[in-house]
This record gives sequence, structure tokens and C-alpha cells, in this order.
Amino acid sequence: MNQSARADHAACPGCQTPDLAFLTHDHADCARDALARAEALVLERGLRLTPVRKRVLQILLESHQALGAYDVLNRLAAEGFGNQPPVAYRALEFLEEQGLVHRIRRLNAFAACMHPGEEHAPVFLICTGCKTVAEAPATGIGAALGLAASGMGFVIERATVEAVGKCPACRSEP
Amino acid sequence: MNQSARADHAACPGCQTPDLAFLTHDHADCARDALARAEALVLERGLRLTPVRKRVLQILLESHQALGAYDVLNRLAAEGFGNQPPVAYRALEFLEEQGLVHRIRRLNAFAACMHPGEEHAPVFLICTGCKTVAEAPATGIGAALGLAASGMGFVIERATVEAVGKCPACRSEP
DNA sequence: ACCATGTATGTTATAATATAACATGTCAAG
DNA sequence: CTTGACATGTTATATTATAACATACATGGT
Repeated sequence: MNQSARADHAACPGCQTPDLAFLTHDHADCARDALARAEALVLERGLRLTPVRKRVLQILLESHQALGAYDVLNRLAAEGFGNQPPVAYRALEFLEEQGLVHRIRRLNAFAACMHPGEEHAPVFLICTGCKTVAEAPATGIGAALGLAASGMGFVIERATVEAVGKCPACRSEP
Repeated sequence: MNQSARADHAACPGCQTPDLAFLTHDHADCARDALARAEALVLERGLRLTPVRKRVLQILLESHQALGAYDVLNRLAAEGFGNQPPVAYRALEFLEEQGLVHRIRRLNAFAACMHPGEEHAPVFLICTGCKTVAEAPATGIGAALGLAASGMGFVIERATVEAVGKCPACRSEP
């Protein structure tokens, strides 16, 4: 699968069901769901999913890739929002604090969380072929990490786990 | 333990023996060892540990912390090496390719590898108190990660695992 | 010894990412 | 209808990183 195919939201990888992450499926659905859940979560917490914040989340959900802050900013600016970096960075920061967006440090980029609200230490699989970022089920890894650390007397607060490699589609291509 | 105490090389944490990583021990020894092993490794591979490269590695070994590229650059410049970013970045890139230095993405920084040559997917423990970065034994984590990924048909090439938290010394302080 | 070649370093310039500080606007409680 | 808290907009700048080209330096072949 090439990158332009991946840009088609009707046939995309990486959504919340791990089994589907790198398979073709209807992405419009999971984006809509994630947005609705995000909105509910934020309200529950007495916070506001303002227009900029909502739009930033939508952009990330729709693009279904990790986007740089300036990519997001450009889209915002094109739609009449502010066009200075803090506009994007602040929205992204808010969304990250609320667990709605994850920061992919390896890419200096941000990706929408595909299962907000659920407790999770995210693990990212970054395909070097199609640039898709999938959130993997972290089962066991957080625990193994905590264990290794506590063996040295270290107490983990947050962890970043990012792997680069090839997704099934890109692996079976030249 | 505070940061100035950590700057004292005669009583430092984080070296190659996991059990000692956050304990006091003689760092001059492990720095010297690591440098010698690095030199040998590079020669084995038919490459050159030139003065800049060697000095960069020494700086990282001695400081025993993760340093930004510009921190390294400033020290180089003060010693008569070039004072432009590529000088530092190129040496760091070379050292990273040779597995002698690791990049800590969370900090936009670089740290000397404490056990070069040994096969390892590094796991970093970053103390938010004293800024010390320790390389933890990754036992099991790489495997767990590979397993989780292959469940989705994803093949990992390289992984970044970084945890932030508190080391024993900083945890027992205010 | 000399040159050809590849590799390393130095330098200039700029790109890409991120934040500080302050001004303005908005909204809801009192 | 004002006050206070929060959000957004704007200006400016800091920090991190790389591209492109020039110079030097080592090494092997002759």
C-alpha cells in the first residue's frame, strides 16, 4: 500500500481495534466515534473542547497519520484560525494532557489517540513505508518496564515506547 | 542526591553494571573502560575514532548525563574544535551509528552507551530529579514489543524505550 | 615522493521545531 | 453589567537540526 492509498479515509489502517490497525476498514466511523468520545470525556472533566481544539483533533483523526505541529497549524490557518505556532501547540498540549492526542517523539509529531479514556501507556508502531502510526496494545510491556526499573530502585512516571519498522502492506511491496 | 553531587565523577550513578546504575561508585573507571572498548570496536570495523569523535565520546562519558548537541558543541569549541553545529552533529551521528552513543529523544539529547558492542535495544530511565539517564537491562521488553507488533503483522526494525521517573536517591529527597 | 581518492572537518546559511511574554477577546458566575 | 478565569491571537525569539559547499588530511598506488 502506498501513501496516497493511505490518504483515502475510506480505506485506512491504524484505528482502535488492534486487529484492524493495519487492515483496510472504514475510517470515517472510527474518527467520528473517537471525536464523540473525546467530546464527552472533556465535558465530564468540566473542560471545554473549543473550536480550535476540536478542529485540531479532527485534523489528526482524519489524516490518520502523525502530523507535525506546523502541518496542523497550516491547516488551521487555511480555515481562518490563528496562524502562529502557539495556536497549534496550545491545542495540541491540551489534547495531549487530556489523553486525546499522543506525541510521537521520534517524528516530532502528534497523532490522535484511538481509544481515549481507557487507561493505557501507548506503544507506537511507525511504518517507514507508508508513515502510518498505529497504537499497539501495550499489554505486558508497561509491566515489564516497571519491573526492570524497580529492580534498580527507579519508579516510572511516564514511558515512551516507539518502534519503527514495516507494516504488513508495506512489507509485501518492493 | 542533587545535581551538583551528580557532577562529581568520583561518585556517580548510571554505569554499565545495572546494579550500580543509581548507586555511588568510581566513574573514572567505567568511563575509561568504555572509551577503550569504543576505540577497539571502531578499529575492528575499519573506521576511525578521530579526535573530534573521541572527544565527544569522552565528554558524554565524563558528564555522565545526557547532553544536548549544543552543549557538546560548546565544549568542543572551547577546546579549539569547530564551533558550528555540524561538527557536533556529525560526531554524534557517527557515534550513534556505531552504537557508542544513544539518542534520548525525550530530551533532544545524547548519552554515551555504557556497554558498547553488546547487542542491546536500549531502555532508558530518566530521573526528573537529578537528570541522570541510566541504561536499564532491557530483558524481555524487546521480546514483548516484538511479539505485540508481530500480532499485528508489523516487523520492528528499531525501538525507542524511554521512561521518566525518579531514581532512588531523588525519591528519598524532598 | 607524488598524486588520486575517499573521508573528515570546517564554515556559511537556513530550515524545522518550540516557547516566552504580552495583548485581546470571550464567557459564565456573581 | 462587571469581574475573573480561561482561551485565543500576536510578536518575538529560543532551540534543535540539516543542506550545501570549501578545505584539509590520511591512505594506497605508482
